[in-house]
Amino acid sequence: MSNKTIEDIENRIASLLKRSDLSVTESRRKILHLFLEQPGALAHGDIERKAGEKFDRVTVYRTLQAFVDKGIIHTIPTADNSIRYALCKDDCSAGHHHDHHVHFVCSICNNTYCLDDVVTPEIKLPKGYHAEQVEVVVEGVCKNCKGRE
Amino acid sequence: MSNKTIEDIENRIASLLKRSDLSVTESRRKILHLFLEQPGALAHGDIERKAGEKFDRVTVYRTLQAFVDKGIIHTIPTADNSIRYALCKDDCSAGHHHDHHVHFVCSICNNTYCLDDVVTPEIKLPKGYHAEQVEVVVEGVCKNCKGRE
DNA sequence: GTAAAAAGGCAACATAGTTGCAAAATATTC
DNA sequence: GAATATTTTGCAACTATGTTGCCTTTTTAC
Ligand SMILES: [Mn+2]
Ligand SMILES: [Mn+2]
Ligand SMILES: [Zn+2]
Ligand SMILES: [Zn+2]
Repeated sequence: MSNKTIEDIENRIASLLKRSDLSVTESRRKILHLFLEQPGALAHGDIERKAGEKFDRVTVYRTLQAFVDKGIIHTIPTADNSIRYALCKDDCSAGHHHDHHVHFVCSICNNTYCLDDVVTPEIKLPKGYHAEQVEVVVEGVCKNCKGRE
Repeated sequence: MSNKTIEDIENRIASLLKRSDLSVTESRRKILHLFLEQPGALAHGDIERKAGEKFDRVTVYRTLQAFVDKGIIHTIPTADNSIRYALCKDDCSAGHHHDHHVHFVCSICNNTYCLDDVVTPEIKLPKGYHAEQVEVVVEGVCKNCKGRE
């Protein structure tokens, strides 16, 4: 039974990679697995560690870059200058990201979350400026950390 | 006449440093000068270059850190993970920044601007999340680059 | 001017990220 | 399913970024 589930996930991973024109390799499967099995965002370092030092640093960089290029994950800028990565929900594809949601960084547990339901607001700019993309990062205390500060 | 102006600026710089409990040193004067003489934000690299390789890298790092700590400059996170620094307008002091404005990064000239008059919007978060700070970075085409794309 | 305090420069180190190239793994074709 | 063509990986080497300890120099306070 449990085996069935694991197989399911692996199939899902493989088909996602194929759909994105990426060959199915061990590192890509492993890293995609990391993203699927947890809710928050991952930093490059997290991935290197969680992958169990099984892959070269360069491979992790290249894998993440490939995933971003193909619209599988998106980057999240943070105030402390450490890029996080998170799964794109659905409508992103190669060359075009459509992630217009707000990101949240918890100052206690340091986890980063995509708030998929909170859309980035319109920003009224001074004359002459033309907006192409708006990034909103909120820092504060997350659901889980509330109360146990 | 022109000498008078230069002297004025130097006096302004010195008093700003003293008010912030920072001793007046050559590197601090020089770096503060760089911020005062141009409108946009500066990256660490810009400063190293513009200071004319006169100061050690470490000094630049420590100077910028001191300025941030004292509320003289603030950091601006960007999507490409390179921190920019810009002057705080007035009401920031040691330990407490009050920069609630939107930042703008031009995708053509790559300059970063503080839009001091554009305040960061309220973000309605899902239940359980508590916001402490909101960072908004808009990417697009700036005033100067508009037209000559 | 002198002494105390602060800041700067240097060396050494740590982490992050990139590139070229040969070896290995994956996909394609028969 | 084996042979071949294509991709991807790992390694080495390199650049960039950022930090720390320690001694010297500069600044400040008296
Ligand atoms: Mn997201
Ligand atoms: Mn600003
Ligand atoms: Zn938390
Ligand atoms: Zn511009």
